[in-house]
Amino acid sequence: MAKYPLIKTTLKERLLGGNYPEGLPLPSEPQLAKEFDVSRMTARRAIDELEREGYVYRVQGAGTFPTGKRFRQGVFRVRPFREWVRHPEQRTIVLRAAEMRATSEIAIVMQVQPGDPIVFIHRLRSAGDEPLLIEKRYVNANLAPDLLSHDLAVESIHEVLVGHIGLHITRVEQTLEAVNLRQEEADLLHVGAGTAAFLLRRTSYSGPKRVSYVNYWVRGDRYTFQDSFEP
Amino acid sequence: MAKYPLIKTTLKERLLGGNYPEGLPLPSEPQLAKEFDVSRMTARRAIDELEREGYVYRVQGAGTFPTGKRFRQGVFRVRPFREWVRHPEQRTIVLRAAEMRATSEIAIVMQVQPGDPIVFIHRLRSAGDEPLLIEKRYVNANLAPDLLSHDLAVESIHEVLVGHIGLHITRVEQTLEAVNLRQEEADLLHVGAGTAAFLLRRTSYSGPKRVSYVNYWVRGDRYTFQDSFEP
DNA sequence: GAGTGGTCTAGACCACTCG
DNA sequence: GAGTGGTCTAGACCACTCG
Repeated sequence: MAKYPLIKTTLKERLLGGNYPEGLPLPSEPQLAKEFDVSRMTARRAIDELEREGYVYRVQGAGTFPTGKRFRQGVFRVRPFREWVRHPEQRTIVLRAAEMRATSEIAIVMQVQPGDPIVFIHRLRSAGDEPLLIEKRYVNANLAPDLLSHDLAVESIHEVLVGHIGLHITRVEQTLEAVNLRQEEADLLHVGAGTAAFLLRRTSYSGPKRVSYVNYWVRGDRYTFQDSFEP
Repeated sequence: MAKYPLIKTTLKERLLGGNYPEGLPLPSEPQLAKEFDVSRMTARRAIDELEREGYVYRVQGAGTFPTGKRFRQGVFRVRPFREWVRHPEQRTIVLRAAEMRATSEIAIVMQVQPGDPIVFIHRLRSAGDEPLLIEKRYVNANLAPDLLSHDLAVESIHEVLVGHIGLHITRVEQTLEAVNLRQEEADLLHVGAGTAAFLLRRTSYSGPKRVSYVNYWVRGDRYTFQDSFEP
């Protein structure tokens, strides 16, 4: 059992219990190390996490101070495909990859003019024989020339856009919904129509311009978001 | 000038430049320490930050791996009910609130003995006339005496547990799933059976003890998680 | 069994704050 | 000048992964 979590929770209890008044520093790192009978580095490790979680802040030369009480809530991190799919045989099938003209609907989400060139990419990602995720992506073809000349069966198109084409993604917006799969997506994922799925929509910006808009359908019976936090 | 920021930016450039292929581990910590002529702890410090920023993830015993850039750093915050429902008329209906004995299943999730006292709370939360969320909660009655004497139509039972009963919640674990609603929940939410919903499960701890286990069913057609970040 | 990351030690020197 | 946090070293033992 590691030592720093105990130090961390002990300090947190003291902080929440008001044992360390605002404006005054906590005991110094050497003092805490002595109190908990650990090296200073181990005491620091506990304080590092408290600082990152916002409980304290540090001033070099002055000390470590309690942060005012905060409301804390959990977050769900979207894990990369490779990380959550532990299966050794991860497959990516490109169902379609083609340049097209923006329809009026696509023009709105991509903020281009109808008829502007768009690269459409439709892929299916599996672990072994089990399909898990559908991706439908629209990329502004003017910003990503030659995208179709790259290998789109690679892990991440984002990587191609950033690493090979050299686009600078400055901002990402995303939403997460729970939806019933339509027949088309359900068939691809080998589940019944209407099965619950996560729908993750993501828009990537380069400055003010929209580079990419993508919808991911993830099987609800295979993916779970997990999180733990200390309030 | 510190050494670890240089190591960090060097590794970041390599990762973005595709020098470390996905699926393969980066050089090990001792190797990196040797390459940059620092101690292993200093190399670790650089990797710590890359991990926290989502560039790599680590598997004890196996190595440090590049994260696919596709999902980097995205997190979804769970907003409190009163925050995401902007409707002025938020209602909470207590469908049932009673002390019961733990069944064998409840005993497992609450980590108590079968037959131990449990407070069961079943609530429906609405905005105006539209039901949005179902809550089924189990609370360890030994840890929360008098819970039933409080007003359970208040905003948050967590508030009652912490504010009035004085419980100290030290840790929360939660998962998020996409599920099809069963008939029972669908009827309460005024949607058809099988409609997609978010199922948020949350376990609250006070030290090693489980205080509360709650399932929230949230209508998938009404709730969306949102997030934006800068990669 | 060899290699990996996780944790920890007992020091050290530094830049900075404060009275 | 005394005390603080920031960084770093050169080790050590551990739990875990993998072939």
